[in-house]
Amino acid sequence: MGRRKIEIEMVKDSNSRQVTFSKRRTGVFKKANELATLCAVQIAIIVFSPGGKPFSFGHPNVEFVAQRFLNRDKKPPKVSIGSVVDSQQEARLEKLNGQLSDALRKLHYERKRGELLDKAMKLKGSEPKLIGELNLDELLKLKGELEELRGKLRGSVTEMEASSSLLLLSKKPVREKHL
Amino acid sequence: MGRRKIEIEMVKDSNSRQVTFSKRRTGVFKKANELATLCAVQIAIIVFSPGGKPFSFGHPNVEFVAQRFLNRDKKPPKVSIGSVVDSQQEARLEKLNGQLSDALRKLHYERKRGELLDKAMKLKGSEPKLIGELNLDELLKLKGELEELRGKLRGSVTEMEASSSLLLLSKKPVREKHL
DNA sequence: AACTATTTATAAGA
DNA sequence: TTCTTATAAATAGTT
Repeated sequence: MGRRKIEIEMVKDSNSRQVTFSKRRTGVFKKANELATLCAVQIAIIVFSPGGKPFSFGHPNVEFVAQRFLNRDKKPPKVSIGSVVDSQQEARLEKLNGQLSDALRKLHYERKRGELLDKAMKLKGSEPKLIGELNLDELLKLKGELEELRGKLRGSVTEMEASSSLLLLSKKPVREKHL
Repeated sequence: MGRRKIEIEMVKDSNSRQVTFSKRRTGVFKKANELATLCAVQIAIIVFSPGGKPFSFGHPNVEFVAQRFLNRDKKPPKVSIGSVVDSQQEARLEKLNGQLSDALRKLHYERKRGELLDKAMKLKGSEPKLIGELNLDELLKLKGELEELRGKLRGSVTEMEASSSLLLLSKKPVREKHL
C-alpha cells in the first residue's frame, strides 16, 4: 500500500519495525472505529508493541467487550463475589493448562516428525550418488515410520488442524469460529 | 473506499449493515494479522456482529493476549489469605502464559521447518530419477529459505539449532552438482 | 511529521 | 454469498 509492495513477514530492522507498528496500529484502530460506527457493534482490540507496551481500542470499552466475550458460555454465577472471581481465574487457568499441554503434545509430534525427515535428508546428502532404488527403499521405510507415528498421535493431530496455534503459520487472516 | 465515499455513521438499512459488517470485519482481521506478522507482536480482536454473534482474531490467540492485558498492572501481593491465593493464582497464570508462549513459538518453528523438509522429501520421492541439476536448484532454494528462517528466529530457538539438521542443509556443500 | 507513488480495501452492482 | 470494478483510503519509502 505504499511506494512498494512488501512481503507480509517480520520487518527485520528494529527501527523500521517500530515505525511500521505505529503506522499500522493507527490504521487498524481507525478501521475498528469505522466498523463500530457504521455497524453499531461492540469491538475491542488489544495489542502489545514490539517493546511490550499495551495499546487498546474499545467500543464502548475494552473491559466491557472482553467480559462479554470471556463470559459468553459461562454457567450461572455463584453467590459470593470472591467465589465468582476465583472461579473465573480457575477457568482461565484450566483453559491455559489445556492449551499448554496441547501445544506441548503438538510440539512433540512435530519434533519427532522432524527427526525422521532429518534422517531422510541426511541419507540424501551423504550418498548423493546412491539416490535411486536404494533410497526409495529408505524412503518407504521412513514413510512407514511416519504413518505409524501419525497413527499413534491421531486425534491430537486432527484437533491440531483447527487449533488456534495454526494462526501462527497462516498468512491469511483467520477468524475463529464460534458456536 | 469504494465506488463512492460514504459517511462514517451507522448504516441504516439492516441488510446493508450486515453486508458492510462482514466485509469490514474481514478487512480489520486481515490488517491485524499483517500487523502481528510484520511487527512480531501479539494482538487480539473481539467483535460482536449486529446479530450479537462473537467473532475474534488473536495472535497467538485471544485468551492469551486478553490475559496478558487484564493482568498487566496488578499490584504487589496483599496480606490476607484470600489475596495470597490470588497472587499464587496469578503467578501460576504468569508461568503458564510464559510456557505457552514458549511452546507456541517452538511449535511454529518446528512446523515451518517441517514444511521445508516436506518440500525436500516430496521432490525426492516424486522424481527419484531426476535428482541432479534440477534438484540442486531446489536444494539451494531450500537452503536459502532455511537460512532466512534461521535469521528470523535467531535467539528464540538457540537450543533447537543444535539438535536440528539446519546445519546439515544450510552448510551442505555443492558437490551434489556432480550428479 | 509530511509527502506521494502505489498498493490495498471496499461500495456498488451483478 | 461470491465476484467484479471503479474509487477511496492506507501506507512504504523518502524528505
